[in-house]
Amino acid sequence: MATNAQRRAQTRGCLINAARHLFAEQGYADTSTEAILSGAGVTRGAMYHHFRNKAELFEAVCDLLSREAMAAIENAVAGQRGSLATLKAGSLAWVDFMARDDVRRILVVEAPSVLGQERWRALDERYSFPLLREGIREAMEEGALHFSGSAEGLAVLLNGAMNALVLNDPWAENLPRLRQDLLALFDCFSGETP
Amino acid sequence: MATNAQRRAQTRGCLINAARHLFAEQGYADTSTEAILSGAGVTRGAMYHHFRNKAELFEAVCDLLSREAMAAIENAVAGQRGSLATLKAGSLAWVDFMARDDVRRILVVEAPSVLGQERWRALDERYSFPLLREGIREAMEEGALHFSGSAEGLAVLLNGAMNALVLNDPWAENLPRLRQDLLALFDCFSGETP
DNA sequence: GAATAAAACAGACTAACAGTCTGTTTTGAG
DNA sequence: CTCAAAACAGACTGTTAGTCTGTTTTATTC
Repeated sequence: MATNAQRRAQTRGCLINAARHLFAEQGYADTSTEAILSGAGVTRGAMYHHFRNKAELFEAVCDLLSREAMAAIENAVAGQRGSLATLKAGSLAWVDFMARDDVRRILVVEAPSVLGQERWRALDERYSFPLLREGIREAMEEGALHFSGSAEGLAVLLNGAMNALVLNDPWAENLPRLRQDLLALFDCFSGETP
Repeated sequence: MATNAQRRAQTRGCLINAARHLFAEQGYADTSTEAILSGAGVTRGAMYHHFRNKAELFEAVCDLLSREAMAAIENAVAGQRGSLATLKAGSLAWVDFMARDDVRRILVVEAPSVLGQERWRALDERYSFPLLREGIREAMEEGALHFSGSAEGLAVLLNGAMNALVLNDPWAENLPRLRQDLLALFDCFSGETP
């Protein structure tokens, strides 16, 4: 009645969706596989047919969230004119997305530890980081951004700065102020420091 | 034969030391309490007399490493003249310390997840972050640093940038280049952008 | 300096849980 | 229709964090 591809997508989707919500609310370590199983309406055998272990399911959740982040960024960037404005809009969209409680806990707080540094880096490299790096490279080439170091290096530093922004604001209480500070940081590279 | 304070310090010290090395090499999740116990030459009962759980022992390790970081920073800063030079020297010392394999894994990669965002923030607030914030505030007041946002916000952003620096360089292969990029970033605030 | 309290330690025990293993059902290919 | 492969079911196991009860060692009080 259903093709294998459909069955596969359905089961994986249910697991990823259930895991996503449980990981977001209780964290990785405090979420038992049994809770995921019953949340997804799937059996143990099925889960371990699709994922080698709990960490691999977590990575699938990270992949999904990263793709959602990309979509949010591309959406925010769509109507922008000029490389600097594009960079700023994309960065703010990234920050706003990562500041969401569920996303922050999974992608920012727990992912480095659960995936390990290397797999975490690979995840970043697969999604949002290239966008940031190319945005910076373009802006630098156009002369909209001045930095005496490398574009790659600046991308790393800015990426970390944005990460810290959401990490240091657990309940997003200072988000508006910190967003302003981030914009002020960008202005330092565009020669607008007062 | 020994005072209680001595016994206490001895046992806690052995546990923290053993845990530190095991956490650094195998990570928090893959280090069993039994391994720590036998590594420390201490029994289960003793461990749970001094620490509520495994995470609290991990936090004690974090505290120790943070104090070592402070010492490294204060040492590097000692001979510096001028608020900007002090800030740079302190920041580089922080980066170099955090780039150590053991420190990076424990304090940078795993701590946010194991301690949770709030306790992790509290740890930072207890140690190196005030140093950075006050260094920036001083430099701004002296006019050695120009930033249109708040000192607190800039401290958060720079802190994150430095974090990213060690996180994005798993084997410290690009550390020299990234250190240069960090210095270039500081120069953007001192009005030296070419 | 006994007696009593409190801190430090010892180690057996338990409940939870990630991952395995063997079998069954469902789909796909020839 | 047959055979192979993918998808699933669920009982089972080894490991392990944390608990619990009792013992030893140091501190305090009268």
